[in-house]
Amino acid sequence: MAERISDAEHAVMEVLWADAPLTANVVAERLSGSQSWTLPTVKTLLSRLLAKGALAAEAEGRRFLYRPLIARADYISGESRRLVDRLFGGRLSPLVAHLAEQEALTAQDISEIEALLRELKS
Amino acid sequence: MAERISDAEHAVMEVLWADAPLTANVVAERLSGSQSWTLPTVKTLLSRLLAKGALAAEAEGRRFLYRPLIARADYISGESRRLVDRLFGGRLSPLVAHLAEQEALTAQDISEIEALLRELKS
DNA sequence: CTTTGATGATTACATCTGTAGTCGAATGGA
DNA sequence: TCCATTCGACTACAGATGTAATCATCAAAG
Repeated sequence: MAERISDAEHAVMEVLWADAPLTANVVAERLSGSQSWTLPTVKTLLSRLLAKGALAAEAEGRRFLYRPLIARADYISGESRRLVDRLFGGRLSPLVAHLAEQEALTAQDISEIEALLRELKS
Repeated sequence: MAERISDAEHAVMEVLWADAPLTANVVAERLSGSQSWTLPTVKTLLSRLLAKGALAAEAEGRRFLYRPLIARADYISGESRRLVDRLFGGRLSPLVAHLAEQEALTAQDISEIEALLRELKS
């Protein structure tokens, strides 16, 4: 069962979704831009993700190479669905409506989405 | 500062957004459909929400009447934004694109969103 | 007036999460 | 060959969270 991935763990996943496999060190390096975590912290997160079955580790000599076991698209789907279910009764349009009301949509967003929808119908 | 509302707390908020003010008992009753929480549990959640400033309580004789202090729309905005920021770099169109790929959009969703966007442009 | 039931407050406790230190083993360089 | 460095494993710990029991008190019923 895919246990939930926490926010901190998600940051680690993003690094590995962008490029894998990587060693713990490299993951920590890549994270140093956005987070100020020490190496031990990153290693803890990697271990937890391993325990949750979100990552696989393959020994490369002395260290491990980590790679994602779950696809980013699946994670994103799960999270999106969770939010839409929880807040909008499972319907997407209220989300769009809501963000629109908050003026969170740029003209470019609107065009892009319209284009997407046009494609969907064809 | 609006501290984060947990999932369990959110369920309580939904009850009070639907109808307020209510006593702890009534809140627990309304929740009994979706959750199987004991009355003490619901009271704990109410206390925490009170401590977080998400609710106000006004004494009515022996008990309290709870009412939301934060608007549902604000909560929804915060959560939506958090998700879109975290997973889609703050852009809505990738979310729509993603859901589209997953075929998570019904024909009705599409029509509704198109209508919304048309209105936004006018 | 006294007992009982309702009510909020306090306390409890396991798990998860964020963040990190410590330790033993392996390894590469001197 | 021996030591310093590097790793992963294990341990730590406070705060949040889910879930609930207990306690003191007040009010209603008898």
